[in-house]
Amino acid sequence: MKLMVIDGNSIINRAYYGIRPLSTRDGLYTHAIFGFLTTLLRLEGEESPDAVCVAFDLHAPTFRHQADETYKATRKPMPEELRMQVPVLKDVLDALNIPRYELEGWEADDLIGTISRRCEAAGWECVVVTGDKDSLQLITERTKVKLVSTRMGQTTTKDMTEEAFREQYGFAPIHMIDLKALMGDASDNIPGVPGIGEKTAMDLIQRYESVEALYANLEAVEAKPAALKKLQAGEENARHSYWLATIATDVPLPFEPEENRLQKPGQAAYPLFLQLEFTKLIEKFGLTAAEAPPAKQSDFTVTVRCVTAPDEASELLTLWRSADHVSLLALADLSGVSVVCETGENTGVTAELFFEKYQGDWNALLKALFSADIRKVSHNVKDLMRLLLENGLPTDGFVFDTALAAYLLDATAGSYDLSRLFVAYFNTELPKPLFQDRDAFSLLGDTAAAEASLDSYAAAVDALYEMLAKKLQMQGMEELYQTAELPLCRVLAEMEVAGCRVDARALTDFGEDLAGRSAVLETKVWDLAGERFNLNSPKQLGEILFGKLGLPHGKKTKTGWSTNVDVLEKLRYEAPIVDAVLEYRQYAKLKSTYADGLLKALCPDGRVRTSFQMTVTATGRLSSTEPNLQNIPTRTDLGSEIRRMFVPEEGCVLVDADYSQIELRLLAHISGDDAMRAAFTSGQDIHTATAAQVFHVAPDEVTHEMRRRAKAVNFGIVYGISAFSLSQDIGVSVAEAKDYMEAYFATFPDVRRYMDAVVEKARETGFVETMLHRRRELPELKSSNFNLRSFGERVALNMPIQGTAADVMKLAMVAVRNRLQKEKMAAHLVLQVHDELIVECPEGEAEKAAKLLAEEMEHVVSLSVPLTAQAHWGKNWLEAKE
DNA sequence: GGGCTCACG
DNA sequence: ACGTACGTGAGCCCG
Repeated sequence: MKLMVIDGNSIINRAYYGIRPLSTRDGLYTHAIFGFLTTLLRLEGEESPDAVCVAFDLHAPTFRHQADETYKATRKPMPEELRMQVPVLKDVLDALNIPRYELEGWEADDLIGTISRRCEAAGWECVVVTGDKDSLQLITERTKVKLVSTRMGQTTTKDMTEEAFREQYGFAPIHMIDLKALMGDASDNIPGVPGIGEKTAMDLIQRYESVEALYANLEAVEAKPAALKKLQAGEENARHSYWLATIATDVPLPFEPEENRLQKPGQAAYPLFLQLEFTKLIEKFGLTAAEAPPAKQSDFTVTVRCVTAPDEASELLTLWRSADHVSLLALADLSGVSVVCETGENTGVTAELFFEKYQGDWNALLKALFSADIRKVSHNVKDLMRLLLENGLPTDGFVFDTALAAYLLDATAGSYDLSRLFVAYFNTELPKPLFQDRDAFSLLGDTAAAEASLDSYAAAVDALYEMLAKKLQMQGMEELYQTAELPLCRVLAEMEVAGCRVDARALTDFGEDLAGRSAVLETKVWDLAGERFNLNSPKQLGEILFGKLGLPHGKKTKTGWSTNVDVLEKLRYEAPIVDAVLEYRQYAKLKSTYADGLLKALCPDGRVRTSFQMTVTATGRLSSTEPNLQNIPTRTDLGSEIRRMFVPEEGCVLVDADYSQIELRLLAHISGDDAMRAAFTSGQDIHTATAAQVFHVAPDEVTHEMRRRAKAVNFGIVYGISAFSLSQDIGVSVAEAKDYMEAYFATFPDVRRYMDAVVEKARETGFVETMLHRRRELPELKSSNFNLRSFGERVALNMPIQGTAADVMKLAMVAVRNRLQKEKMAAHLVLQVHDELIVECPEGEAEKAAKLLAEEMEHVVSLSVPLTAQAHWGKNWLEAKE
C-alpha cells in the first residue's frame, strides 16, 4: 500500500511562481490552484498511490516560533493573489474528497513527518511531495521524497530515495538535520554556525555524520584551525539550530492511512470547477454534473408540452403574443425549438417543438414564432438571427440576449455559456448541455438527450433574463444595451450572411507567386547559413543566427533568443542573411495566413463569410474569426495586394468609410483639454499640430522626424504610456522620451489631469467605463504585484478611450444600416474593422452611399470636437481606401 | 496546447 | 527594484 502526502503550501507556491499568467483572462486568481491540480494529476499518474492527502501550514505561530522569536521572522509574506487562492484550493480538495491536514502550532513539515512515520508503522510506503529540501531528512527505506521544481513553466520531479540521497550527499538522510545545524538556512532564519558555509559543513558531516559526534570530540576533528575555532564558538548555535531544523514525527494528529484511500470526487466538484473555469480539468478528474431541477424557483411550476398538433400550436401562438415575453432556444439546424412562457403567478408552460414530430407546416410555425408580435428572449441572438436569415425566416421581436447581457456585466469573464452563467448567478448546475455546441448535436446524433435538456436550458434563459436585465439597469447600461448591442445583432447577422466577394483566381495566382518568392529566399538563407534548416522554426533560426553565425542577440524569450522583427531590424546591416530572413517571413506570412487561409475559407459562391464575435473583447470592440477579416494587410505595398482581391459583385463597388483619429478626438473630448480640442477644431493634421506645440515650432517647420515622434507620443498616451516603452518605440533614450512626455503634458495639461483622475476613480470604484457606461472591472489595480498593478493602470487609461470608440462605431453601424433600409437602397454593410466600415453597392449608388456613411458616422454622437469620417469607393477594397 | 511571430485597429 | 504600451486571431513549431 502506498500513500502520497503533499506539502500543500509548497506546491501551490511552486504553481504560483512557476506559471505566471500575464493576461487577466485566464483565471487570474485561480492559476495557482490550476497548477496545483495539474501537478496532482501528474503525480498520481507517476506514482499510482492507493491513498492521497495534503498537509497545510496555518498562519498561527508554531512551537518553534514560541521558542525562538527570530525563526522565519524575515520570511516574505505570501502575495495577496496567492493567499486568496489557498482557501479556494482547500474547497477544491474537499470537493474532490482528498483529505487535508492542518494543525495549530505545527508546520506542514511536522504533519508530514508524523504522517510518514505512521504509514511506516502501518506497513505502508510513503511518498512525500514537496518543493522543500528540508523534508529530505524524512527519507527512509519506506519513505521517499519527491522534489518538485518549476522552472519556466515546466514542472519536473526528482525522486529522492535513500540510495539517491546517499549518492548525492554522501551521508544518511537523517543527517540532513546536522548539515542544516552547521550551515543554517537563511530563508528560515536558522542561524547555524557563524562562518561555516555549505562546503565546510558538507565536508564535516560526510566525515563525522552528526553534530553530536562532532562536538563529542572536537579536539580530534581534522579541519583548518580557523574552522575549528568557529565551530567551538558556535556550539550553542549549532545545537539550537539542530533543534529548529528537526521535523517533528510525533505530532498529536488524528491520522490513519486507511482513511486517505482515493475516493470518487463529490457532487460539489463539478459546479466548483465550472465556476473556476477549469473546463479542461473536468474531464481529467472524471467529474460529471448532478442532475438538478432547472426551474428558476422551487415554487415555480412549468408544464412541459411536446407540441404535435397544429391546433395546439396556434393556441400557443396566441398565448405567446399576449405574453410579456417568451424565452427560447433553438437547435443549430432549426429542427427543434423550446419556448418557455410564463402564464401567471409562478406558473409557466414550456412548448417543445420538433420538426419530426410536428404534424403541421413547420416553416409557417417558425415564421409566426419569429415575427415581430412575439417578444423573444434568447441566448446568442446574433447566431440565431444568422440561422434564420439563411433559412429565409423573419428575425423580428427579439428583446433580450442573455449572453450579450452577461458580457456587458462582465466583459472579462471569458465565456458566457448557459451552464456557466447559471452557476454564476444562481449557484445551481444545469444538466450537461448536449446540444450546446453547434456540432455536438449533429455529431452525437443523440436527439433524445438534446430534447431532454433543451427545455431546461430554455428555462435557464428565462430565469437569467430577469436577473440580468435588472443588473444592467442598475449599472446604467440599459441604453447601451438597447441602442447599440441588441440592435447590432441583426446588423452583424446580415453582414455575416452577405459575406465578402473574393477574386479567387487572383488570390491563387498571388499565392503561387509568393510560394516562388519564398522558395528563392529560403534557398538563399540556407546558402548563407551553410546548412538547411526549418526557417519557420524560431528555435532553429536562433541557433543559426546567434549560435553558428555569432550575431549579437537581443531580447530573450522563455524558450530562447527572440528572432522577431524588432530584433532582426537591428541586425539588418550585420549580415545579409538577416534581410533574407525578414523578406522570407513577409512572403511566408502572406501566403499561409492570407492567400491560402482565405482560399480555404472561401464559400462555393465565391464569398468569404466571417463570424463577428460580440462577447470577446474586454473593451467592447468586435472581433472577427474564421476567417479574421479585421487583420487583412495594409501596412506594406505587397501586403495591400491582398485587399485588391476583395471585390464587389458585378456592376457594384465597395465603399469604404473610416473615422479620422477617433480615439484621439475622444481623448480631447473626454479630457476637455482646450489645446488639444483647438488642434482638432483647426482642422490641421493632429500629429503635426502636436509636434508644433511640443517642439515649440510653427506647424510648417515641423520636420518628418518631429511628426513621427509626436505621433508615437499620441499613440502612447492612448495606451497608457511609460517613458521606457516610448523610448523603445521611437528609438531615443529613456531620458529623451521622458522629456517628450513632459513637454506633451505641459502642452496638454488637462490630459494629464484626466489621466490621473481616471486611474484614481478606478481605484475607488474598482472599474472603468466608457461614455455610454460600458464597464470593465479592474481587480488588477488592487494587486500587490507591481506589474499587474501597472497593467491595471494602463488599462484604466486605455479602456474608456478604446471602448468609447467601440460604442460609437456600434451606434454608427445600427444607424447606417437603418438609414440604408429606409432609403430603400441596395447598398449593404459587409465589413467592420474597428474604425472603418465597408459597404457593397451598385455603382449608381456609390456616391449616395458614401455620403450617407460619412454623415451617419459623424453624427451618431455629438462631441466638443468635430468627429469626421472619410468615404471613398472603388472596384476593390484597396481602391476604395483611396 | 502553449509559445512565438506577425497581421490589423 | 520591479519590466515595460491597449485590443484582437491565425499559422506554425515542438514537447
